[in-house]
Amino acid sequence: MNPNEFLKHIAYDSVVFGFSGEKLKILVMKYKNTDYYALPGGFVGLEEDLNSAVRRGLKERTGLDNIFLEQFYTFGNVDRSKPEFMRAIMEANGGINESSWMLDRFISIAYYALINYDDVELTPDAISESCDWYDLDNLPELIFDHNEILEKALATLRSNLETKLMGVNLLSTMFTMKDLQKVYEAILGEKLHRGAFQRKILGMNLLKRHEKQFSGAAHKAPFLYSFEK
Amino acid sequence: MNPNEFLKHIAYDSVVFGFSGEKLKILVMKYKNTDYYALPGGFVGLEEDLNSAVRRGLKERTGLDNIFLEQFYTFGNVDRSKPEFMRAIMEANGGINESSWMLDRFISIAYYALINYDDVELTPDAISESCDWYDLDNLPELIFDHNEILEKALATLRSNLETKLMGVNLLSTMFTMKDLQKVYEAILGEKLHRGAFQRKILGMNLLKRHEKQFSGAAHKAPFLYSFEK
DNA sequence: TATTTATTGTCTCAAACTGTGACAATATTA
DNA sequence: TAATATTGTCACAGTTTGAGACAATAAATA
Repeated sequence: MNPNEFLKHIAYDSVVFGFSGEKLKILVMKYKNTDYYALPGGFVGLEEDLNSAVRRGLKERTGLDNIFLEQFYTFGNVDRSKPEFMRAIMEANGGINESSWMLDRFISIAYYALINYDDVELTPDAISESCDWYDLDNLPELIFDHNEILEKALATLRSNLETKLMGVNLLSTMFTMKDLQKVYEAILGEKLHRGAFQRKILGMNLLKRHEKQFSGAAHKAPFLYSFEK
Repeated sequence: MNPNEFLKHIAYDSVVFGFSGEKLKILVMKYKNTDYYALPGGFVGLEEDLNSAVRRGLKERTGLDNIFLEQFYTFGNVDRSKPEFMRAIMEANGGINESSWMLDRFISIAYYALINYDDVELTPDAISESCDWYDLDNLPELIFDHNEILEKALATLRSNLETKLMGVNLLSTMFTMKDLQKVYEAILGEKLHRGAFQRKILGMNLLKRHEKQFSGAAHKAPFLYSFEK
């Protein structure tokens, strides 16, 4: 990494949510030759828009464009930077070169993303051993203030969930009402009443109903929906 | 300003709301010897927490500690920085010295504050001619992307207004239900129904009711309230 | 002093919304 | 053909919300 390529003292971190059947998951990276786990993050090019930098990082790691992405908070305390950890990570990657700027203090702009679990092709970056899904209820300890960032992402997601039916971004283009309900239940962490849920969602007039499709299961087939507008 | 004192490329801007009788107002600064108006902003010390930097700036300009303050968005597009304007401002202040770092690109973390209009003692900073209240519906044109920042602040304030009865921060410690309703109406930009408003607010159980106080007006005297919890 | 006026605190009624269970419809299996 | 699991929808009760009504009351007025 060329120290003259990026804005100093500025980083971003992203909380990337996915949904697989029943559980909410997030993307976590593991740094090479360490036991340090972290949220996917990165730096902002000298002539690059902040949002573009985040999208670039997500594209590199997931292969996806046009991700549902929202900025939710900027973490700027002095004590959030831990040069000891950063040094250890860099040494585990072949020693500290010119990039000692990475040991400086960083302000981090945090984003959350909602993506379709099945669409991603995960690629760790140069200093990471892995970039993988972890169940939200079975996460490794994260370094820096990344646990706090995750908590705030989740709180923001919960409180914004109603707006624009954003939960649909965790599903593929066609889904059943039950699929969507599972997403809501996983995010909110509670069971919802089927009838009321359906009534509320349909009342938003944001979904398009398609032909039923026989699921092969021994019961009435559900409608399929897609998100419109 | 010493260029080695602050984090480069990082600034904050604050949208400071006040309420006077009927109207919502915000604080706007005017740069010396120019016609440029801007939101109060500033920089972050090398060893200073981001939130502390913003509180420091507000303290300097309003004299107030313990302000109700919330971060709401970080603006990071490349084209938000306008070196021409910055250069003009600096030249109007006695020329460009070593501080050419101020001509660089900046990412700005934006906050809004709610304060009691009557408590402030306004003090312009070194390069400003004035720091004053302006009616929200009668603002001068602001430089950079400050109009956009203001719009987003207002939108965030509107959508968060219910939480924690934050409107009380625009009033003095004791206020009537009518005072509070005026605040809500000014922020939301619509008339509210008196009975329903009172019922809703009292239902939150966040206000303490005090003795009535004869207002001198020719009608039943209202209760006074203060915000508890 | 009695009356008028403006505003307050509270209530009631209707309309809208929400939580809950119920029921018929239906795709597959037995 | 019957049994089973799940779906789409509805009915009902309980709750919340919008709107007007009414008595209480502080001061001005007659």
